[in-house]
Amino acid sequence: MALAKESPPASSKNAADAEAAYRAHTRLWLRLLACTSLIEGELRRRFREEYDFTMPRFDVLAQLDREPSGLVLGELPKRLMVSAGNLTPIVDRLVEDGYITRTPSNLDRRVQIICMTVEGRKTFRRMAKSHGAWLAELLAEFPENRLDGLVGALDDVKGAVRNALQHRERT
Amino acid sequence: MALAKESPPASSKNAADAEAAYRAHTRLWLRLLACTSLIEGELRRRFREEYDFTMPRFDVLAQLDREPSGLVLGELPKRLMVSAGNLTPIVDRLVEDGYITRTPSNLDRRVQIICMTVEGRKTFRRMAKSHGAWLAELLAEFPENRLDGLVGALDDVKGAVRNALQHRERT
DNA sequence: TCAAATTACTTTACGCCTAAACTATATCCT
DNA sequence: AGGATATAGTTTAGGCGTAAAGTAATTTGA
Repeated sequence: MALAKESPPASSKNAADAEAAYRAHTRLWLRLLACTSLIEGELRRRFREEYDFTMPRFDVLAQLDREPSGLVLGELPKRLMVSAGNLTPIVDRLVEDGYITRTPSNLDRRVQIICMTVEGRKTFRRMAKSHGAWLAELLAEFPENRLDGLVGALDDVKGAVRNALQHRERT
Repeated sequence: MALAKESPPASSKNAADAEAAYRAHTRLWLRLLACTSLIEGELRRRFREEYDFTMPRFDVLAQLDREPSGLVLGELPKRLMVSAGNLTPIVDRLVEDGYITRTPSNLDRRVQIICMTVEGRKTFRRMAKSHGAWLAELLAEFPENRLDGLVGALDDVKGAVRNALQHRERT
């Protein structure tokens, strides 16, 4: 918290400079938010209309798709960056609907292994294909040769934020 | 929906090309989502811890800050890109807490004008300053001279998606 | 003029999300 | 061994988000 306020540059226009920097960073944040919510809203709508599904449910299946032997439940909150409590009812419903199974581990009865069913995998693959096509359609107008550059910049943003958070955590 | 599937390029490797394009677009989407949720989570945490406030409430005040004469309630869903029903309880609570006022219009009794109170404005300004500083802190490691380029790219993404949505709407 | 359509907003039902408290199991340590 | 601590997961309370149905005021138009 103290960082931004208490390490002013040598310039004499500290306040103005800080204001300008704030505005630039805020602008970036607003653009990020606008792009994400625009795309997210449309993906949400299509998942609902075409598959009667939600994105969080899809995200869980996506994590399981590459783990044929299943996944420890505790891995999901980390990978999906959501809270553990949030996942309980989502996983519950995926089990009810027959897309995944949930089995207690024999070695540690606190731990549960979740695993995609054959039916779940089939459904997921179908949705994943649509998901890719929807994104390609929505982003079609953005020149393909700029995609990698943008992804790289976003990776750098992500790294910068992560570092800032870690730094803060150690304090 | 048909677009991505039924307008293949002249190349002979249609399926593979499409898959590769899907992956590139999906990668961009995942990065966008990661950056946004990383920053959003941290901003949410700080709003709660330092001001016992939430981002949606802050967003409403931000819209009102530049409208000294108040705003028609119906403008908010458009500007904030959220549903009208969602705003009702948020506005209710901001009124209860004394940050804004809500007055029925004399000309059209369906319409309500909302307006920030003096107290609301004071609180908002304080929070807005922190908000800017938080973002500057989180993004500090990202080189400033790349900010504008990234913002420009995101503007192009936004425009591309908007066009794709309009295009779809007319269909 | 007055019934039909439109507009502004609210309500309802339901899912996602968090933080914080809780349960059950496992591990650590004396 | 057996109490303190840690870990895996669930539950609870409460805010945000949507879609769809409902209410009240206004406008349209035959």
